[in-house]
Amino acid sequence: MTVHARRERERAERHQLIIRTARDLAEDEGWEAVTVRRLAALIEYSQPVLYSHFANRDAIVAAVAVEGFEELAGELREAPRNAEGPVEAFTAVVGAYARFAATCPALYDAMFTLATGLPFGRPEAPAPLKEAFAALAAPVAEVSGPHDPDTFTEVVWTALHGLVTLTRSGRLRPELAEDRLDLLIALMLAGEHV
Amino acid sequence: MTVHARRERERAERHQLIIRTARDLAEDEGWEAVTVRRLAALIEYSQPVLYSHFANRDAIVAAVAVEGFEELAGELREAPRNAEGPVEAFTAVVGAYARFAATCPALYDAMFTLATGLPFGRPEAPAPLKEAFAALAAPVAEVSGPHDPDTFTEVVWTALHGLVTLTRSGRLRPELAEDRLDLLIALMLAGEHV
DNA sequence: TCGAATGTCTAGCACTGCTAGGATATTTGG
DNA sequence: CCAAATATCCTAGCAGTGCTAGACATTCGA
Repeated sequence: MTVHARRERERAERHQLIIRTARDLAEDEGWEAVTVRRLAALIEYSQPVLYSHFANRDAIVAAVAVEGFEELAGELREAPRNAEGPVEAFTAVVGAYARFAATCPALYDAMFTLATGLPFGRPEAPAPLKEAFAALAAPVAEVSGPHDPDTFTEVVWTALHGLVTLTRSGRLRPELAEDRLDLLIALMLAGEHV
Repeated sequence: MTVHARRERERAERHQLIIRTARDLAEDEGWEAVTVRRLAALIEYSQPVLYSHFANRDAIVAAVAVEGFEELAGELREAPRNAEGPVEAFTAVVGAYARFAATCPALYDAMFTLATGLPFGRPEAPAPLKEAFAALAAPVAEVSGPHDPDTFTEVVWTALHGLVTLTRSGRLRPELAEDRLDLLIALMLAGEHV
């Protein structure tokens, strides 16, 4: 039986190796460089081995995305820890989100633009997905003021998403990224007193 | 000489036919279905003909995108025409933008996510691109209140962009799209009195 | 009428995601 | 300890992609 265990452990390690390799390669050269052949060469196995772990290429991207949601959930939970009051908590969590997107752009793309197959709102969504959204939603809803908390959370999230995606597209003045984030936070918080 | 003119006219017509075919196919089956072979079959010419009009596939997408910017500029200019006051003008132009994105999702993708090669802020940007942004910026800057108008415009645009993109991704409650847009508008306008 | 230029197509390259089938190694039963 | 059964892996290939060289008509200018 112990040999079975070793086999499964090695398999799990290789599984993670594939995910990590895909993520690193995407962050280095973009997702279009992440081909199955390239991945196979990097992990020093043949292509069919990859297909014994994942149904297809999209499943690899999705696995990277889920890992990204785990990390994002951790960052978002950590961010408002030392905050004093809901406004500070809100600012901290929004800043953490923006920092995450700026730090790992390819990972962010996998999570929010490439992995379109991932179920999001529905109950069968992977746990990290829900946790990340919950970690963002909690401090946001606190400052929703007179507005419906869920709608407010969705609007904040979408605005934040648009901000971080277009910031990296070279279509905005890059030196003013901080200003834009500050203004967005101010606008969202101003809604509290309406 | 008149034969030359006819030739060039036919060429221009075929040029437009390619763009229109690509756009229709993308709107029907998504951009991944828009292959050069498929386009060639639809316009009933061989593949090299396409490459005599466009340098590569991305150039076709970019041409569709530019056409999209022309239409968007028209819609955004038309929207605030009957508005009474800057608030109404702002609401109208933001609503027109959201309606445009919802009506032609594939076109919107070509403009803002696929055609990454299009220069945006720089002076060599195609005219329709500048015109569309200007048509959006003018009414937006009018309600920027105490904030820097350019930064405010960028924030409104990014927020709007995030709203329309995530609305179509199935990750938000679809029945509340109107509510989200209304709330976003309210929040942006509330910033005027801070 | 004849060479030249223009326009178009056939055929092919290198790449992609993906898979069937065979070869190889490993574990198991006698 | 050896052979059979099993699990593992790889070679080779398919169909499709973007893109292009070279052959083929067809039309044009002299």
